[in-house]
Amino acid sequence: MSDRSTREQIVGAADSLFYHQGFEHTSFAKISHVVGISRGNFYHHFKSKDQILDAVIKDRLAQTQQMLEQWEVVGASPRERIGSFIDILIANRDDIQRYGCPVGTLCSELAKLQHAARDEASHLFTLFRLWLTRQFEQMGRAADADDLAMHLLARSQGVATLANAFNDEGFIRREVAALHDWLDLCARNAASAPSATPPHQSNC
Amino acid sequence: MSDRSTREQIVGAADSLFYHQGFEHTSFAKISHVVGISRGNFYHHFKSKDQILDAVIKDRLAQTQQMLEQWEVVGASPRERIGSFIDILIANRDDIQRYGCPVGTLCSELAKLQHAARDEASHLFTLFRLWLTRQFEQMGRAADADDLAMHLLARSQGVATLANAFNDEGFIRREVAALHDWLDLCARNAASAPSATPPHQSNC
DNA sequence: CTGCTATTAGGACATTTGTCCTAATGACAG
DNA sequence: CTGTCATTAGGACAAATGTCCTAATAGCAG
Repeated sequence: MSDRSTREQIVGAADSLFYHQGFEHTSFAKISHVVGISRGNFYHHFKSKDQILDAVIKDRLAQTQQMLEQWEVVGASPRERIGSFIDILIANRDDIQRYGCPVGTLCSELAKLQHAARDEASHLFTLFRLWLTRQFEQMGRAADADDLAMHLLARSQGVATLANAFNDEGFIRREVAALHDWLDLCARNAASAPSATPPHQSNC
Repeated sequence: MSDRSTREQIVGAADSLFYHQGFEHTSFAKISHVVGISRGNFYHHFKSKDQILDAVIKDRLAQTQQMLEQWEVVGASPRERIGSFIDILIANRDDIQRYGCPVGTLCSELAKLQHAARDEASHLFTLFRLWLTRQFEQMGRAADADDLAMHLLARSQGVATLANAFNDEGFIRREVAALHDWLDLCARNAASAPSATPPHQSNC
């Protein structure tokens, strides 16, 4: 087993455990047990727990970037591409009901711990934010693209939090449908009266 | 210092620390240091850390119930009363930017810990949910009152999570304004065509 | 094979954790 | 004052934590 493979295994196991159990509640003993190595071996690959966290965040940043680029390849229109973002709520529904959103819950935990990696973690949100902003710009909503991106991010965060608290599948599906309706309205408003409509009106 | 006062002090300090630092990261040592009592004294009032958590949640449930009743006294119309709910994002803006939503972050943490008090904590959400549902019913939206309540809950959760991650005051204010617009639309749709409009359309 | 370096196992270490015990102190009824 | 019981302080305890050290092993270059 080469160094790189072991390192990857550690990062992978830590990633999963941080998501499922939380960063602080995940101990070296648990990670090493999952990977199947001794605790002492850890410090050859990572000098501290914080370094593992850094590696996990970097890994998530890379994975996220890759996913966004993939959506850009697959989706023909901005509306389709933003639709891909909305649909991760369905694709990851089971995990979300169990553990919430991996990004949101990590950011919340690190904020409470006043952890140094706090900003690095919230950069995960920034990745989505910038990508969504670009999509809304391409949709013809340059004037309020960032507001729309933040609005959509917030909506999905809220859905994840409540779906987790209530363990409610129907709620996710209803809100995802509502988000697609909202997205359609966004696209239509852009086509008919570009940047003349207020950024937010809403679901009722 | 009477027993009840000490107990109240413990619950109060634990409440604050659980919110600011998280449940698991808050130790007995920290709580007793804040209250100014010895660690040993703890076990005369609470037999375990979980019992403190139970007391804190019960306390929050009572406070929340009281707040909801107060809004019912002050607000003349359902729209005004729901507006009070939306405005807690402004009233608690500073804490939210720093620590997120007290309810959402506690539920997320307990879910990850698979803690026994998980359901008790999510009952805090239920309190808001039932109250909001009642308000929407009184607004003439009996058919989709619960959907509207969940939608509003999710929106405010999302705003809190992102405002915390980005520490962004302007974002909170924009989303609160958007929520008030949404609420106005809800009330108008109820008045003009009761329960004929779809539950969700939205901000764009 | 020899030697070197990367990797690993195993455990030591001080600290902190939640829990529990005991003895001192305080308030108050009789 | 005396006796009783609630409250408190202080510390003991095992378990778990992050960190670090040392020695054994594996893989590979010469």
